Amino acid sequence: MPARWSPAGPGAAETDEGGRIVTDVTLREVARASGCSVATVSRVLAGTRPVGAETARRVREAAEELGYRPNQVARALRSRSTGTIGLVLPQITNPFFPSLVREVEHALHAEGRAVLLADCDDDPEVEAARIADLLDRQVDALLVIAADGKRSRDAVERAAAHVPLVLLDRVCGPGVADSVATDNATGMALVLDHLVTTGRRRICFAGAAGTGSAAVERLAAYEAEAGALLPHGSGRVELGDFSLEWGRTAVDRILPSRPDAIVCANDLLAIGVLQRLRQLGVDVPGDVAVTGFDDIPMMDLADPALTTVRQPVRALAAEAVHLLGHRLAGRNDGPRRSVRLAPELVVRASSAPSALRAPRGASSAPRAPRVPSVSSAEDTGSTRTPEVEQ
Amino acid sequence: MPARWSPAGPGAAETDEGGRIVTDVTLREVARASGCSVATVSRVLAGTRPVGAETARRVREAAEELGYRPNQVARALRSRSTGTIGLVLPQITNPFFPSLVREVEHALHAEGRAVLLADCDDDPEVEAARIADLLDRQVDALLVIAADGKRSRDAVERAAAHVPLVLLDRVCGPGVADSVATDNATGMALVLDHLVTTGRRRICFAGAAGTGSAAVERLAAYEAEAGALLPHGSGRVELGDFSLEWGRTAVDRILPSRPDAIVCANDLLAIGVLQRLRQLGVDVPGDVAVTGFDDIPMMDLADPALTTVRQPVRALAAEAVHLLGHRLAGRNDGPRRSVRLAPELVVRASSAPSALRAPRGASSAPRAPRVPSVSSAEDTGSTRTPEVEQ
DNA sequence: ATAGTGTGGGAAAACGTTCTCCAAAAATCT
DNA sequence: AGATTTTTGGAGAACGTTTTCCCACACTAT
Repeated sequence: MPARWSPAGPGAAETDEGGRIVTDVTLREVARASGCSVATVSRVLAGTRPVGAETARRVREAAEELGYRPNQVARALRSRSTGTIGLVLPQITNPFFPSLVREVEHALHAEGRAVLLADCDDDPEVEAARIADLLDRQVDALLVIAADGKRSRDAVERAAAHVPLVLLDRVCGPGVADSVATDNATGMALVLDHLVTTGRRRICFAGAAGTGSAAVERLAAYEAEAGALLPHGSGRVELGDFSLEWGRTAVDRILPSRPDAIVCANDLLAIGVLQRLRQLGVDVPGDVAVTGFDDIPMMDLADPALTTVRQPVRALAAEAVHLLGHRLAGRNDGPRRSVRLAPELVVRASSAPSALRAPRGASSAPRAPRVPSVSSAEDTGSTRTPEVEQ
Repeated sequence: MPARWSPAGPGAAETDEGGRIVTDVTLREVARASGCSVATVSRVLAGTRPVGAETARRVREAAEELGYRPNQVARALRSRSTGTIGLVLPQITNPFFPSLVREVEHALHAEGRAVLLADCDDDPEVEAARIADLLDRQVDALLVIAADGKRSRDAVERAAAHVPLVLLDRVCGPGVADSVATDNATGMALVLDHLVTTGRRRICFAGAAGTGSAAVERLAAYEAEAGALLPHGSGRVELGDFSLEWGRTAVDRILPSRPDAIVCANDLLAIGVLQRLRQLGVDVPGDVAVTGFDDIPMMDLADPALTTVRQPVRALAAEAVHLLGHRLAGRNDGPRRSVRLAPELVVRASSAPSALRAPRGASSAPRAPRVPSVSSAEDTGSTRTPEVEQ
């Protein structure tokens, strides 16, 4: 080891014969190289206190020369802040989440924070364990997409006692923590409004039976809206889970009641419905309109393209991060905030009025024009442009 | 602050009136409560050295009582290991990645490690910055899905000098770092073999022009295989990018040469191809067969369902983590390993032989039976070929 | 002159672990 | 019995920062 005491020569980082960096440069070494104390170097580099111009220059020079990079772990230990946020989610493979993760990651990175990712496999037990692990790792805060409305609650509540915590996309119980989610009621209202406006009257619902907030709220909203809008009240309701398979079976149960529209609580479910309907020779949207919820990627290329409710993903992420920032800045107290963001209706072929429907065949599939969002709270809205193909 | 010096009463964690935990329990407090030294407590809890039975019991009891949780940051500082792995990827919204991320995350968590996620927006500059940030955060190792075969290289190489680094799914240059990827050549061979076997002869290729390893290797494999298998050598080749849009345009360029099959370098691209073909009234698979690559989610519900090459996602993740473990355990040297895992052909409707094709209409969409993978070398799925790119 | 008032800089104490020494006690060997 | 080795436990030094003191010096205002 010859390079150990090299006096700040222009060799920068010290390497062994294999090219691996052997010694990480520390504050001490920068101090020695620039002829001043560790404290001074820290002050110059962190800018926490003014320091003489000449000294500052020497320090910066030495740091540059040696290729100094502050050790974030040491910094974290001393300053009690890791600059790290835990992101807990049920299943990254759920096609709705990647875009949300992306937006969250970018928003946090823009603030100089990093994201510790924890995938829970849709299991609240695992979720609790992962949360505990993240806390041990001293995350500054947690962003949680709860796996289950009921069974996630305990763990979330306990965690919220330690660090700022924001529930994202799915809430669990009132007052457990800050929360940011899509306004499911508004979304469902948009759908039903659209269907009724385009002449549908026998509107059924395929949903999920779980205790997740999406399942519960969307069902409730359907029942409320349908009860108000439709002559015979709400139509047949079938509850299973959020899967494609369930979408298929739901069709068999719903079809006997001769619906002219099937509202699905979720895009995946809607795809299953679409598949089964085609299999049975039911014409969509001629005989039955189908709608989804979420606008997961590729829904514009289902056959027919799926009318659905687009969640304001970027705005959700931004708002969640904003809330976290608020808690992190001030004292972590004050009342819980619960933010709901209005989604946007995306009308595609699967709900086109029968009159406008083109004959099935070789020619281009008909696409209804996109209607503008009825209530899109902010213009920061969505980047995704399913720029309708025609 | 009354609760400060409470003598290990059964109140466990100390809370203020708001329910927030004020004081995190440290080793010192456990030591005091159990009447022994910090060192001893550490030894008991970490199990680094045998300790008297009675003392151990007292310590464990006190720790339990106080709800002690080791501070991973302090531990990391001292032991120079954070138990954290950086996962760098081009775009989490690329539908191929979520499942890979999931498998990686699970595999790492099973080893008690956590994942720091960095999404680069497909930008090598951003990628370099994110890698640097992760290194500052003292990750134990890096798992990198390179954004670009060429322009990612520098940053990757520099990073590999600091920590163990495994390139995942996309390689960049030989000998830069360990790498684990799908054997694109085998995959392409499976496709062409299948097409030729089912009677296709005028097989064209829609690919990407980039320098990413997937783009390059799949093209090369197509040309090699087609040159060998087909009477007139390989067919028309069109290169753009990996997008759906390019798939659509590629069709317009390829169609004049009257192909009976279009091999796509990627599922997204294949979907675009499918869309445009349908728009133009070309029958798939009657007139033209279409194949993809990757088997991203939902490709079974495209219309027609897409024949494609399924990457061995779980095995890729497992192997990558295994390689990391190897580097982390031993000294971080020895020759670079390059592992290629054989993919699996998934035959669906889009490449059904014309004869077997069911009439378009109401009945169930035809599904060809899945053929078994032609070459899955070992049951771990691993074709361990150090250094080889055939 | 003396007392105030900044200002630039260093020494050293944290932060919560792990780990290296040492010392005492206990067990084993001559 | 003494001479070893083996256990068991404590004191305290790391790890690389940030931050709190405190001192020395140069001014300015009495």
